Amino acid sequence: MSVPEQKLRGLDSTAPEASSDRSCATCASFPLNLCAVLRRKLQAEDEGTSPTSIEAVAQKTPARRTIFYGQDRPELVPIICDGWAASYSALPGGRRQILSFLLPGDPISMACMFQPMSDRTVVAVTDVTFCSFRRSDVQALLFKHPDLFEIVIKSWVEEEERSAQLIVDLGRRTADERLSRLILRLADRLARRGMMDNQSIEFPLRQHHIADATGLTPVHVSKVLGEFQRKDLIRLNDRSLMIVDAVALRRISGS
Amino acid sequence: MSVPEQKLRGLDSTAPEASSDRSCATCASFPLNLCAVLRRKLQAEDEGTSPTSIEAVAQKTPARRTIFYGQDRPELVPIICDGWAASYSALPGGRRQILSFLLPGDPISMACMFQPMSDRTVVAVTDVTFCSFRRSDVQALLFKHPDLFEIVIKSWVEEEERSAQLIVDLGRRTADERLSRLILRLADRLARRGMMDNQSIEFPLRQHHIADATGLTPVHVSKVLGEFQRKDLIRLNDRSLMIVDAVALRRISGS
DNA sequence: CGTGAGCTTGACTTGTTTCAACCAACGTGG
DNA sequence: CCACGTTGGTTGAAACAAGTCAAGCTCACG
Repeated sequence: MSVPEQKLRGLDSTAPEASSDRSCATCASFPLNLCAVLRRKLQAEDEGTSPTSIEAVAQKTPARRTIFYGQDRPELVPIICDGWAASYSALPGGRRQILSFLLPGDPISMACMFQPMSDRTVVAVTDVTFCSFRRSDVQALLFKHPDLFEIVIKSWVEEEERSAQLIVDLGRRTADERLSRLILRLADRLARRGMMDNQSIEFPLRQHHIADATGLTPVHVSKVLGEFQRKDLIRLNDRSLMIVDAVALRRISGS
Repeated sequence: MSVPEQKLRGLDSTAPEASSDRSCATCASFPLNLCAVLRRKLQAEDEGTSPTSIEAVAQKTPARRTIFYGQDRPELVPIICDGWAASYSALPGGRRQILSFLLPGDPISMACMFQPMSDRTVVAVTDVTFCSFRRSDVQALLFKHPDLFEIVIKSWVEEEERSAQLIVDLGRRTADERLSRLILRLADRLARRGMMDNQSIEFPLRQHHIADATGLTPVHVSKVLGEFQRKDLIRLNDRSLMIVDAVALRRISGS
């Protein structure tokens, strides 16, 4: 990412206004572009009233690095500005379950704005840039701006809806159903962000991510995904995925 | 609407006034006794200001009856006053996944206070009495009383935590783990409501409920539960469950 | 008395995991 | 520039957890 990225990095206070817009360029089209919205409001705040107390720290991390660790820094609310991340819960024995994939514009979780998260880790799937807001700042902002508040609540409900879907998938659906649904849902989320070029999306997930999200093993994921490609339902190469036969895929997914 | 309780009680009009306290007696000890709290606030409201516009309808339903149906009555926020219920999502082919069991004091879902629920059904496990508030009333109340609001948000986060736990269970845990966890978690929730007598709780769930909550088949549930009893970890008879060996159970549950 | 809902048990089947070997791509350092 | 470890993906054989099918039982209820 070109641009005075260094400035955004952490605490250095010289950050020019242009750079902030830049770093959120990807998520700008997303209806809930929280990072940008919060930033804007925070800046307005700063000009009008008391000088600071409010700050947003932006950072970059390479792929595979942990962004956010359970109880570590409980006062922060990170939001993904660019790249993909995965939020998971780890179990004894190395098992792990991915609770959700985070796309540009997504906060680590909506609930996180109201209370620290327990027992959750967020790892970067691709290189990621994210901003961390202070929870107290975010909350103050929310209570002052009802419109913003409403948006947040609505997104929270949506997030919860996705998580209910996941429960159903894991509890009652076969591997084929789970995988087709995962693909369709990701494609949908990306499409809504304008990140889909005629049925084709960036797809940085490794098979072990997919396995951990669907409650399967990487081996089985490989087999099913192989099958999908042999049937020419999807095409998958070079970190990009194309949905060839959406109808069939949707049929497999069980509506 | 100051308290002609028969009105609240729904259909049978002979219910004496004591009955309202009675019906919420079970949940009175629960920190978030929303039904009672809302009622109290609503009543206060009524006295001070305009006469009505606010009302809470209470109803009884027998076991196995559907309490709340997807898009049906989207403006209502039902809260369980007495008995157990199950909130599930149904799939083609008769499969279903229970998302949560609702105990006395629980609203159908926290998110429901802010937005209608899609695609969810609530069925009575035991005979149930519940009150339905109007969402608009609830919201008005919440925004007027920050303390109440805070409680609701906190409960919402808790609910989400439970649902994350369920995802992990369904995605990454074995049948034994899932069942022991279900038992322990229910016991915990009941204990917090003061509904546990030395390791022993009312346990109205049928095995098919348990199956639908854990993503297993009733047959398999029977086998595992049978095994648990043979090992004398739990005792299960006459609609009540006693945890005999909590330590072993917790060990099986995988921490 | 009959009917239906619920539970148990056993034999068999199946979807998924486990294990293992192997290959390709990539970055790093000698 | 090559050797090498790491990470990711594929494939096949064998093992296993859970599902399916089926029969028989109890119990409550009208």
